[in-house]
Amino acid sequence: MLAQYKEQHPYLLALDSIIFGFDGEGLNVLLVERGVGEKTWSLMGGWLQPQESLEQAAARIVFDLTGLKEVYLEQLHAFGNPGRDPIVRTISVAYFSLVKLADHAAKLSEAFKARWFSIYNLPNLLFDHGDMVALAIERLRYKASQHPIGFELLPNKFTIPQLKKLYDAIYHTDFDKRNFSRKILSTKLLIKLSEKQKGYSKKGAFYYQLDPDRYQKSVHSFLNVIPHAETIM
Amino acid sequence: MLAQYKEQHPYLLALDSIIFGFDGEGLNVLLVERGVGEKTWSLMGGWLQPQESLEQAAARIVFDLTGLKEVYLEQLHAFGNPGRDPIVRTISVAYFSLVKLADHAAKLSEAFKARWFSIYNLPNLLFDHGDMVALAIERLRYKASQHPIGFELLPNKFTIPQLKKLYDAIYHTDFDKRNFSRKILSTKLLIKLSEKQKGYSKKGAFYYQLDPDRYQKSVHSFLNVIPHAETIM
DNA sequence: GCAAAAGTGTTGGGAGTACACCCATGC
DNA sequence: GCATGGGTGTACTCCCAACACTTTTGC
Repeated sequence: MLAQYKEQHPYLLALDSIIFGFDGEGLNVLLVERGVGEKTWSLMGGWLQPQESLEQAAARIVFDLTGLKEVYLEQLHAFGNPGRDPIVRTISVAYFSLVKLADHAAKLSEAFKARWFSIYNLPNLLFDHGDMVALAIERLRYKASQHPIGFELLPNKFTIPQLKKLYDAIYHTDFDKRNFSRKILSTKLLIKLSEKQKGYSKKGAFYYQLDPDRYQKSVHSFLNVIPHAETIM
Repeated sequence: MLAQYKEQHPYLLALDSIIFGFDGEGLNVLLVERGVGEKTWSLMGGWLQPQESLEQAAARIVFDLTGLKEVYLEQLHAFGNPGRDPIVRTISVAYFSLVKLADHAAKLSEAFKARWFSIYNLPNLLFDHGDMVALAIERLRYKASQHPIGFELLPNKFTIPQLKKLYDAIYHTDFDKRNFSRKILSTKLLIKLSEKQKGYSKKGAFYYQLDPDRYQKSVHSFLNVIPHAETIM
């Protein structure tokens, strides 16, 4: 090893995952219980292992808690203030993840005491995890307005009213269902199925699914496009 | 220290800064020469010191090379693939920075062999620094379309044609000057000065400067707003 | 007086928003 | 037959994009 490297201080490197799930009504984050006496909650976290990439480590952490693989995962931010972990200085790279809660809610690992919390009613969190969640919500809102990532939170088959409820939850508002429907369908990303949802409403809403081809191609544009050169001004 | 911490591998933590500068014609990044025999270029980087935050470290690195303080600085991404640094595993947190090149071009530290390169004509770069620059350009484009950060690259006094050239360079296109001018002025962020630029064109263009109050308030909205709940759909 | 860049106005199309009524079904 | 949620259409506004001529001044 070169001398230049030897002189440097190493740091512990952690990953923390903000895991979002939608239960049909509200948008939730998955937290785990920490400590014994006083109830403290924290994000699911873990340490970087020597042979894995940051993203692999973040995916492993989500898998350990939820049993889910191939979830949506995106790096959020690296947090490294001295003193953020009072015991030893630790750099944490936070990732946020979107999981299809409805499909897999039952699979939460029992080794961790985990609970879903509404993003609008969070407990006090460990260290700077509150900042992480706040930043993740901001990023999710921004991202969902530009890219079709909302679908990562829904089952493969979903109805337009379900999708609207999801966006209502993300943005904490109540979109106009006529405009919402028109705008979503104008993306041509959805395929209408002949099957109707049963049991929830009397009339029943048609199921839709993503058009896989168009979905792949639309990663960079959805509702509001990241402006192309020609359209910025 | 708790046993849980002791068992973990520590890693070296570096910071790399993508420093953008605008010379009046093109958008450039500042690179430093590496190695002796073969010419290799890299981003300006450094190691995290025990007492500083990630952002402080990134600011220090920009200062060491350019002598500039209080430049625009934003975290880009953490890069941590095993093998990205073949000598020893290093996690690098990349920041991008915008500097007012015209005001301070002469102050580059001579301790580092540094050169400005057009973002459209970059040399091969060390490690994954090419990925970092590519991501930084993408982020700059996105960010500049939504927030008034372009001004960080210009002197305090600038003309509308200068500003248009900057945006032309960022997006590698040629905006319509009538639409550009109207859109920029509609933000009400600029104050027209009575002074005209001399020497460049015969007619001379009026100088403008940022309205500091309005600029502060506009950090979250500029050309295209990050959609508010009511306007997304 | 001419070359070079600065500065400005109009118009058409598309997207967004607001808004209200009918439909299908289970009970 | 009625209550509940599903589904659709229209009109207005505003923003954006396209486009060309006049102005100023140094030479």
